[in-house]
Amino acid sequence: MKASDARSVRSRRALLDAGLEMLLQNPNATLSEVAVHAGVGRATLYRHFDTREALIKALLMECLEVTEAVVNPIFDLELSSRETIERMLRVVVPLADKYHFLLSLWSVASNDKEINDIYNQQLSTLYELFEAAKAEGSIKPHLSSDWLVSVLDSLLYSAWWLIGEKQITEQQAVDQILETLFTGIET
Amino acid sequence: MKASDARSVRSRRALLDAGLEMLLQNPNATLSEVAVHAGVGRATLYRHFDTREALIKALLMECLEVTEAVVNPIFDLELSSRETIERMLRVVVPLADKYHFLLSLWSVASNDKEINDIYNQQLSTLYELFEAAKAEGSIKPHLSSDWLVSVLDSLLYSAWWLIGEKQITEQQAVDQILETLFTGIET
DNA sequence: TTTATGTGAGACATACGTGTATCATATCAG
DNA sequence: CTGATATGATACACGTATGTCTCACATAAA
Repeated sequence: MKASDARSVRSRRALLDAGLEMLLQNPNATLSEVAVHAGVGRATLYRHFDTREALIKALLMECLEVTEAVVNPIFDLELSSRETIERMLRVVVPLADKYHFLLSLWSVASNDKEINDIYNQQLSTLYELFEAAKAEGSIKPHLSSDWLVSVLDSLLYSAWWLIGEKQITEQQAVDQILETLFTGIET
Repeated sequence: MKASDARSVRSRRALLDAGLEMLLQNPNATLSEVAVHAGVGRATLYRHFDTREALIKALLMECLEVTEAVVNPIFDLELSSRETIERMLRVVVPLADKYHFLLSLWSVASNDKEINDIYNQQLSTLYELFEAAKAEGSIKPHLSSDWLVSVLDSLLYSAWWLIGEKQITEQQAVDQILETLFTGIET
């Protein structure tokens, strides 16, 4: 199967999009459902992805890559930690659905070296960011960076949830996350 | 099947315990696995719960009931909102695994009226608590209570995660949640 | 002890999802 | 235009989870 054939790229794209959407709704979604939703025959799905697991791994890879693509340019700017966190959130919130996908199907790829490497690298980048922020004196030094990473994940999830419920916009979500994260909810 | 028979209550208890544990590890766990782990025949599982869905609903109900049982006494004390939130967290964090269970299998029961009623009632109790806190002047009034409820959920999840990773104790988890929630992470 | 009944073990039917193979057809590349 | 090839449709084998049923046995209740 030539990767350059127009039919091939079209099918692959449609399958990845449909896969993300279907498996996000329901992690147990059938490959039939994915194929139907992609407007593609089930056999074609198997021509592009040998197994269900292969499809999921491809989707996870794409999530990680998309994230890297939007986040790395921000790090390159070498802003303050505080500013970096803010900018990062602003570009990552619109991808929050992808993070939820990652989470809900993580077990499928949890033993895959390639995916784990990328993921751990992204995690440790975030970890270092918080460490730097503490060194800069902009974040309480007694909070562990593991906790901070975890909290950021959580808030991202909250925002994603509320956006899905149409209760807030992405813009509002970022603002609320930042305020809640940095100054808390107390008056 | 008489509900008072000692054999019956023993089996049911074992099945509920095993069900929670297995389905928490893996939402797709087999009823065979559950039965084996409960030290009970698979046929017996079906004698107590007609279908897989029935088992899951029973588990969800129990989670909600246990929560209600530990939370209600705190509301009865009529403390300040701030104090109520703190006390509530202290008793709920040890149940956080049950919340994760609720989350991961929610779709199974999302159309069940009885379960939804109890859940919504608990949610709105929490909502009212934040509204009261805002009225008391202890929480920033411009943060929507929906957001606050969502954030509390998230932090609970974070804490549960870190406790599972053995990185913090329940006690530390509560303290970190409270500090992060109320005063944020900023110096 | 005696009776009632919950249980374990196993066979069984059924449904469904996965993955493979085939062949005619439509579409792309050159 | 023409050959190459990706696709759709379909049939198929296979494994596995669900849910039902039966019968001998063990255990609770009286």
